[in-house]
Amino acid sequence: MPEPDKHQQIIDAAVRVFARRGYHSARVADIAHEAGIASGTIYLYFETKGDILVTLFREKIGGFVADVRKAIAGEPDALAKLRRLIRLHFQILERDPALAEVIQVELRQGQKFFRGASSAEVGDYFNVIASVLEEGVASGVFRHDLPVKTATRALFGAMDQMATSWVLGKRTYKLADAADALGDMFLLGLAAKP
Amino acid sequence: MPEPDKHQQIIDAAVRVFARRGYHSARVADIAHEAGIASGTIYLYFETKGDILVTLFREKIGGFVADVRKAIAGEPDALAKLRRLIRLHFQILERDPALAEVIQVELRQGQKFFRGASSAEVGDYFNVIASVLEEGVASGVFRHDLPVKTATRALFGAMDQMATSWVLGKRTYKLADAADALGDMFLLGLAAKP
Amino acid sequence: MPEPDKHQQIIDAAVRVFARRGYHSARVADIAHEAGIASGTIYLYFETKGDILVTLFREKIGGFVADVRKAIAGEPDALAKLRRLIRLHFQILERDPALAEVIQVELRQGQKFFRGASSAEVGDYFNVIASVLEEGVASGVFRHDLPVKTATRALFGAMDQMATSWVLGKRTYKLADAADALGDMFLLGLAAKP
Amino acid sequence: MPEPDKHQQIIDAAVRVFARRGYHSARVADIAHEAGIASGTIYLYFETKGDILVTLFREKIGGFVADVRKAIAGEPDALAKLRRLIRLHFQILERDPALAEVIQVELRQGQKFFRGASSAEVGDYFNVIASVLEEGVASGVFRHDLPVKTATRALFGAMDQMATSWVLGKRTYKLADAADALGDMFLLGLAAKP
DNA sequence: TATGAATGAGCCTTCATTCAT
DNA sequence: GATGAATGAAGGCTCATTCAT
Repeated sequence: MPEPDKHQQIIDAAVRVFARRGYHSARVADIAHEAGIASGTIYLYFETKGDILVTLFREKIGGFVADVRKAIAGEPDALAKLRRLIRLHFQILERDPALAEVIQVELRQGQKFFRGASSAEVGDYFNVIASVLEEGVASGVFRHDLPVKTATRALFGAMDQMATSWVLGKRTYKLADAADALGDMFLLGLAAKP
Repeated sequence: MPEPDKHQQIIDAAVRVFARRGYHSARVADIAHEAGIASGTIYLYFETKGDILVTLFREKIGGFVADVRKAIAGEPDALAKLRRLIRLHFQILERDPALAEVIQVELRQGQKFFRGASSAEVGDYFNVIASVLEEGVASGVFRHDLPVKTATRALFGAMDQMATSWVLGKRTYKLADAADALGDMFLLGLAAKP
Repeated sequence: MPEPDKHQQIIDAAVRVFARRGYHSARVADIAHEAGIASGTIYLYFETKGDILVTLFREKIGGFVADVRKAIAGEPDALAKLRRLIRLHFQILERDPALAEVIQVELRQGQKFFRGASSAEVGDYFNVIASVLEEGVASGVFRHDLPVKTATRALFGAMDQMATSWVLGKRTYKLADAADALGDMFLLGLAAKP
Repeated sequence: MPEPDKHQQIIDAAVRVFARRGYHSARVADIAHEAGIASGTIYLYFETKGDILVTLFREKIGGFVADVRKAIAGEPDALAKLRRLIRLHFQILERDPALAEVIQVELRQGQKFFRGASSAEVGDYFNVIASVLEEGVASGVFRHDLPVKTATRALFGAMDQMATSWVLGKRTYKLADAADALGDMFLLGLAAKP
């Protein structure tokens, strides 16, 4: 019986190693060493090196989405949900620097991860965002003519870029502090009020 | 005398090959073949394979930023400049599918390109965006309390994600059509008007 | 567990391949093939191709010096030791033609092996020769004003050149036969006795 | 018409470059640069890179041998000739450090130069040495039973090793000073006089 | 299950040599 | 003769993956 422990050990080791050396420079043997096992053992739990990254991505993003989904469920309306979602997005990344590094930097490996495997989980997150927006449109707190797809992508892109800048900038400020500013901006727009 | 043509030939060939096979799968010999030269010739113009990607990035993004800068200079006010910038961002990518693929997908190679070389050119683009926002704040068309840095990242992130979605979605719709929707969203916000 | 056998297998294969094709023409794959292993396996035991040559040199010369040292220890006086040393120098090379080829010809690769790695072992051999000469000077069998350093180099150079000539001349005569002639020459000099 | 000047320029440049970087690290372009010409021009005067080394060797050793031959011709007897030969051998090398480096270190490139081309010139030098020894045997100043071939090799090997040690030891002492000590040693032998 | 020694495909890069000008 | 841009063969090395133990 495959030990679920080992699986997790490997994923966690991989997050640390990818964060430290980058995906391409990381050798399977490094991950095995970090996990305290032999490199052959990796292949009892994963198909390939890429599979580790994909699985890592799926599980972490899956958890991320589940956390967000659960958190916003408790919020009373779309506005509160949106603010909570943005805040949580940043909090989760801020909480785990190695994971943030991996998600914002290492996961972006050209062809391999922009297409295919990763798209399902990101799509799921997009759905969560979109559903909040739709709820807001329906309830009238958001503009009735809001192009939800575009807004979803824009909001995700904005949050993602904020997070990337924060990681690349060596996390010199509190990411969560940016959450409300971002929320205001999206809700109220850049334009001065007449 | 070193031909300046060859440099461009190689860059152009690289864009096509990277778009087609991805950066990592692309062999230097493929680029040479696509450029109609011998592989050794590549090394008369570039240090390494990575140097091709970095140079490609610098030149293309450099041109991109220069184009945007010139275009918005002709616009009367910050509002027009912002709309023009968004529209141009999308038009440039839409005009050259191979380049769009490379910029949105292949350039993102983890460590190597998020940090270092690329940052200067992207930073330059960030400055262009920020200057438009600052101008708007000063002239009163944008909110006087706009957090310009955050807004810059958010806008860039939003445009970038729109472009990435469009590339990954096999360009099934007109990217430029999203420009005005995105502009409205940023200017007016998501919130319903009271 | 790393097999100590493999290390030796590779060294022995390398001696044969270097003797046959020369160091530069020898491909790592040739050595691997000769050793009956895959080329990647070489790199579990050696850092680089050059490392094989250096290690080969160290081990073979180290063994050579140890053999000589042990053999002369059993000789009664400096005179006997010197004759034994010369004889053994030639016998060892004569015994293993491939090794002789490698030591006399392939090891001499310009910069790489005249300086650095090899110097320690050769220096060790020089010390053995010098100690015999010093012993002879002290015991009065050699001239009291013998310039030991010069004599050491001269003797080594003479033996080395004899060996090289023998290897290059396709070993058409018995090298060991030259030992006593060389010994006499060094001991008695060229000059006619008055 | 091939300019003899260019030929010499290239040879001289090659001596300096080989001495500085070693034969293998030296690029043909380096030699061309050092000679102040284009690399293609090298091939109007030499067949291959190896040809430069071989020609360099032939010409330098040829000159060396000619010089020695002429110098000893003026000496009255075999004894004086031998001493003069040894002294000159060292003086010539001492006079031109770059050439000494190349002859003692870089010329020794395994297979390529121990066999073939170089052997003729070294053979010529061996003949000069042998003829002095033979003359000495005939005239009775050397032992009548001297094994001339062996003595020739031994003497050459001794001088060569002295020179190599001097080059490797960064020429920290005067090589010529060793000449008489070496001469005495060969003439009188190591053995104490009874 | 776990190990880790062994495998071997894969490719970037160098640089001696050529040849059109 | 002279140039130097262009050529392209060649191979050392890495490391993901396998498999006998």
